[in-house]
Amino acid sequence: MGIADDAVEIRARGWRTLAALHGLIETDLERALQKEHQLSVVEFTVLDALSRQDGWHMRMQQLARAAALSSSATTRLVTRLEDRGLLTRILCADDRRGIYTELTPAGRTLLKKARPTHDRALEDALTRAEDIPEIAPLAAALHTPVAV
Amino acid sequence: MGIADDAVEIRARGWRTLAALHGLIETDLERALQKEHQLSVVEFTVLDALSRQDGWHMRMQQLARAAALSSSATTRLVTRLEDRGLLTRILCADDRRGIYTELTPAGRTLLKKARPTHDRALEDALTRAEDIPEIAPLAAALHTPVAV
DNA sequence: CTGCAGTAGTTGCACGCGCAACGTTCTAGA
DNA sequence: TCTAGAACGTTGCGCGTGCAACTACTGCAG
Repeated sequence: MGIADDAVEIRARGWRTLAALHGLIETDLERALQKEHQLSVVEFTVLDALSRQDGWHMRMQQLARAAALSSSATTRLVTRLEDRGLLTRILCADDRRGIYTELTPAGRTLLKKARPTHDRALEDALTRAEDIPEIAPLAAALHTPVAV
Repeated sequence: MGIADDAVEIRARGWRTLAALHGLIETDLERALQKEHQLSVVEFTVLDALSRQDGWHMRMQQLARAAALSSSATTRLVTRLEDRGLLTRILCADDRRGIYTELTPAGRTLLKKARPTHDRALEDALTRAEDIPEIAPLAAALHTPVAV
């Protein structure tokens, strides 16, 4: 039974490492993006996801999955960004239940300005993480991924 | 400049992968622990961290770091668990600013019952994650870590 | 064409979170 | 000794989140 127990313990340890690194990075990104562009991490994630679908719209559900959010949270998030003029809702004609979202020029502009902030903060966070023994290996793997 | 840009993009992709996997696992754990033991993931994390310090107390700050939480959130989390009788606050004599926390027998019992739920949910989540192309490699790495 | 299960998105609600301000206690310098 | 500054934990506050219930629409079975 030792082997099975080991596997369980290895997974648990891996999960703790993952969670720790995630928390560290998210906190840093949050502070940097909030301070310089009044954006939260999820907000940036959504804008970024939309920009990477360039030319194509995204439905609320896809957005929800991309941001790892519930649909209700997604609704309010989109509303928030729409109120700031960063994206627009577009009713889709063929399926009148569905709603597309699309970046506005203002959204594109803000994203363009925010991306350097994001990248720098990410870099810094990873560097910082490499000084913490328990999460250093994973952080290093993110810097130069072996398989992605 | 292509090389630097690549590095940035690789990091960003790695972070998205990490965040996606983290979200997936956390959601699953949350549901399982909540349903079967009325515990949130952070609550479990705290109990688990305390149990792994067996025999030793933990200060609020250490707890905060272990759970990737702010100190205010930690205060309320500990209060919540204390009200449920799962742990106790202990004033420490040598530094009267500090407060130790310790598992109660009830806390130990609950943790013992909750751990299998946690481990099973984690296993399931990882298995599920291996079917999602973009996060499969990382999920597989957690199953059998190369370097941890 | 009618009814009904399933899907998309929105809203009410309770709750946990981070930030900032605060009281208390320790520590170091004059 | 006394005082300024830092560290620890707590509390007020606003806000974003998930869940459950709801409306609107689709598509399939009869």
